[in-house]
Amino acid sequence: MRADARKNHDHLLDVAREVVAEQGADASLRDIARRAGVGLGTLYRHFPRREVLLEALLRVRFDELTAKAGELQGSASAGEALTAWLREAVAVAHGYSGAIESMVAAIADPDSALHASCQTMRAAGTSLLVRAQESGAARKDMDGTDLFGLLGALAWLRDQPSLAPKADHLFDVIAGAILARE
Amino acid sequence: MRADARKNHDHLLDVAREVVAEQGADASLRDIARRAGVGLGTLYRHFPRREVLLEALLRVRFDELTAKAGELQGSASAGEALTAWLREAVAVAHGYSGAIESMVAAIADPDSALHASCQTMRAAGTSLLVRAQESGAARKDMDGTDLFGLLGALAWLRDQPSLAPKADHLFDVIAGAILARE
DNA sequence: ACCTGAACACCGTTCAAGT
DNA sequence: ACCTGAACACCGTTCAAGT
Repeated sequence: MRADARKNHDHLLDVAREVVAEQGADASLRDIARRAGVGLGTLYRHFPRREVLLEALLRVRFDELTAKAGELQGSASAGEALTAWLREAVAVAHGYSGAIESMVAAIADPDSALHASCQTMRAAGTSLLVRAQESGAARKDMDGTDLFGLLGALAWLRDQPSLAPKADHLFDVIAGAILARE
Repeated sequence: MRADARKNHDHLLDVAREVVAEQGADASLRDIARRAGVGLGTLYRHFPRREVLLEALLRVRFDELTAKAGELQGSASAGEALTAWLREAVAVAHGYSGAIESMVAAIADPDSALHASCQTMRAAGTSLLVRAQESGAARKDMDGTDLFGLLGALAWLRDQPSLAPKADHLFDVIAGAILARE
């Protein structure tokens, strides 16, 4: 990549992260280009679809979540490890509100720019789920896709301003449902 | 209301229900007016904000849900009654996909056209929740707003095409979380 | 190679002009 | 009273013209 292109690319990502944090994942692309001081066509050259931009923004976070899952694998309680990771994943999604919808859609669409990233993330969660299931901490009638679905529901709840006072409690209720009943 | 106005009003509602069923709650208002064979200004005269139109569409369903809650009050198992009502409510919301977001927002916004309807619906759910709690069938650390939040999460899940194969199972997982642990 | 911005086809919303 | 559709300010997306 040419030096000026690289510079535009990186700057667009910085600005996009900022605007998406403010306005959500469906923020105006025109606005992003404007605030980056770049032509609209330049944004499209680097990120031909909105998903491609989102993927570039989320990849870093997904890598962090995968690393976190690795750490938690070694922790004492398999159940707590799963819950802690889920809490982290919800927080990440909330930093890009509305993105969870694209993520859930991408898991079943191999053509989506987000597909690979989301699969990686699901795999990270699955590893923690499986360990929790083997240790008897998590219910056994769930797979990684179910976990991803519940993550979606939790992230959606966290994105609703009117439910903010209830967000933590609702997290406990749903996350608690994954843990095995005696 | 003048006879011609009444006719436009009712016809707009019929067409809107159709278009919203096809395209979701964020369907194009222009499209609705066009398909109703009516000027765009006429739609706005009858339904000045999208929420007002949505409210008109949903009111009928909400009334049905309230009636259903009344019937279920008399059923044998308080836990099953709550679950059955929740299933019904999710199905209703799914008939207007995307509307659940406005509904959840409206519950905390007295200025919303949907506010009263959503409060009524929450009350219907609350009555079933309270009975289930009193009979020991439901966990006691939840109120009607929590139930409404879970309904939102369930409706959101049902609206995601990629999770369709998992929808019933995820409903059981989340709805099951409301029922009391032994 | 890469960038720009006009152009196109859409929105939601308002409002002067008509009947 | 009520209806109409042009007008305005926005979108996402494409692409000819520039450097």
